[in-house]
Amino acid sequence: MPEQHPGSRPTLEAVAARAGVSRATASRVVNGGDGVRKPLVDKVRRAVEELQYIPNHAARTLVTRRTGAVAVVIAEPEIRIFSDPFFSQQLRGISKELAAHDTQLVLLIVEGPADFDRIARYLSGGHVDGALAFSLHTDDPLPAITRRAGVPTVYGGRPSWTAGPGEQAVQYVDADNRGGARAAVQYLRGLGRERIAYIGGPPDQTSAMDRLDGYRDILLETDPTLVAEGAFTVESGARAMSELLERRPDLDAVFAANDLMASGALRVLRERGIAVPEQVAMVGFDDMDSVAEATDPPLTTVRQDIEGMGRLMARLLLRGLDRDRTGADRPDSVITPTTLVRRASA
Amino acid sequence: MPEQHPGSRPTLEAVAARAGVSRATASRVVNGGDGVRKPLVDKVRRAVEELQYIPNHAARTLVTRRTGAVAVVIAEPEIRIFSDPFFSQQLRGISKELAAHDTQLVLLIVEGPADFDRIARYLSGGHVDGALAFSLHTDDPLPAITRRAGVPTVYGGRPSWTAGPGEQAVQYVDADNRGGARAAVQYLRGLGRERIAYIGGPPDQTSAMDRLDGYRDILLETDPTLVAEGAFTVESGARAMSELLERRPDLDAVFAANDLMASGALRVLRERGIAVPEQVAMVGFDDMDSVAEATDPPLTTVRQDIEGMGRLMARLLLRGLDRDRTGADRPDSVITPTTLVRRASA
DNA sequence: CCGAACGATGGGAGCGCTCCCATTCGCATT
DNA sequence: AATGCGAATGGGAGCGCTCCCATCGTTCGG
Repeated sequence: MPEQHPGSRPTLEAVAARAGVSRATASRVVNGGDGVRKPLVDKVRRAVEELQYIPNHAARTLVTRRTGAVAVVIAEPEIRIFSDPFFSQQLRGISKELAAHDTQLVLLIVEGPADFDRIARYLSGGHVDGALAFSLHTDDPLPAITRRAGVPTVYGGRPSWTAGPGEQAVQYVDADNRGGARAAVQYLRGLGRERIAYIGGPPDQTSAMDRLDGYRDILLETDPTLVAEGAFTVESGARAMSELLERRPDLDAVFAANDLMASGALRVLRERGIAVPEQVAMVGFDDMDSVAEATDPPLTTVRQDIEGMGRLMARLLLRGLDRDRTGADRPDSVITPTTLVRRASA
Repeated sequence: MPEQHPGSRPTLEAVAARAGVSRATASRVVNGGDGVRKPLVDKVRRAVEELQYIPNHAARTLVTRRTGAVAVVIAEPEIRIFSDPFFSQQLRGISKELAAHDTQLVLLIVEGPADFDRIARYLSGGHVDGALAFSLHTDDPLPAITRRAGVPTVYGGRPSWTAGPGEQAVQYVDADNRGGARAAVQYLRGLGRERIAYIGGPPDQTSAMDRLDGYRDILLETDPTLVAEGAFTVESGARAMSELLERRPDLDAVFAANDLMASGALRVLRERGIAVPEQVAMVGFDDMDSVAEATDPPLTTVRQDIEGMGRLMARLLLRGLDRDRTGADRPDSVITPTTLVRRASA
């Protein structure tokens, strides 16, 4: 195969000449070949093959106004982002789905408030056809940015705001946080536990709130001394566990709003010589393989299909873009199911 | 601020008209304003502001042949990729550096051998100015692809092959794996340990081999019964530890080639009631915050600045692209230093 | 056997930008 | 005030592609 000399890539013109057809016909063949007679299609295909023709993306974008790329915006001020595999897994699902539709993934990582300017400029610049975003706090400027830029966006996780009147409904993909939490607490109750504590996530994240709601769904009159707030990190889980033990040394079960906090809590219990699950049963949330299986004892937890959620986000966005073109309605948001995975901690 | 009606974005032409100058002059101002007199510069700037002008990227790319984007290729057959924060951190460093140079990050995740075709097509398509890649195995097809596509590439981690005669030297950024390993083993020896075992990584990764070399540098006549092979995962670390204990119940220290394996090994030691660090001291490698601080006891380990390595990779690539344009030589590869972080496990 | 109707093909404009080159301008010099 | 020169500016071509529309060739019904 010949080395590509920079700047010498063959053009459609060259392909057309070689195949003995017009540029227009060559273009038709390259784009699917509808309405071109078989022998010509073959000739053009052969020419493409021989010349190693690859369409110039910039030229195509210039006229079609479609970029074939989607931005993935990861905006999260905390360092947490990347020490927890959550985003990575979702990203992977997204990547798979986009690749299957020949769409590129442009990654935008927001490192600080000043970065939003950069992101806004980029999204407004028409570099991408749509965007995928995560983990929004109530006052996140991103939704305003994408709306103003006119970039269709699908969110990962239920946003904390709802669309204003007349605005297109916000599209998102989320796990059934509330249902999963309910299942976890119900399971602990089924085990005969009576003083079930809850280690929650930051109240400005809807996933944390939804899980708390699920907890309350089962424990109708929730005892506030059994509820502690964490920040979805190992450390914060440990701290919350210490607090809880101080307030309620009699607790016999803990439901933590994610695996990382559960692992921190387990560490504290171990340090104090409290047997898990004999004295205190523990259930987490997420089922991150690198965490849930590695704890001591291995963690019973609520599994959500993170990669699947990523894939779904991409699918939703792509389908929406398609429908925009055909004039149909954008598809609805999706809630994916969760399942309880039994291991040794409860 | 006016909502952007799709397809109605102002063009340079409009800016020029509004400022009362030619398109050429407007273009000059937008691209830095060299050689344009101050009053005109101001007029154009104002017009840009008023019209909310954002240059059309596709049109610019079409003529300049520069995309302002860089591909990050993550090719790793194992599932491991995303359950270990290594890539994520490096990605973050890359992202920061690229953002600082207004360069976009296109993420290409290779999911299987069939994917290489897709990647090859993409890279050959002139969608990006350069590429960053990781974690190459000896028979990885990627180097051949990037070379054929004429895409300048910087690797993360020392590649296992070297450039052929007449070829441009391979550029990479790597931590001082060998030096770090040396420091770890030396430290264990300083602690008075005499039977220091080694849990290594897969032999087809240069980082694993370099660390083994460092181990051997200190323990000149290495006892093969003290060396076990893992796969950089928690599970494999646990397995290797079991093996070692069976072969050498008398070992008094372990150096694991990464933190994940060290954490698996610690688990096994704990299960067997072997005190760490009293009976067996443990040192890891990487200093991943989500792992090294969370183990029991917290892990003494060799720190490498992963994010910094990512940043360096991007810088190296961008500088190389720049030099290609000016005709200068591409910069050399870089080895970044490692440091030993003392915690409780040794 | 001829004309209408339809499907296949080609010509050409134009997407928004950069950059070459010709032109014009400002200014210093004589 | 005329001349020259370099710097500033504008005109225009062209990057590679798609898509509109005119043209051409076919096929079918009458």
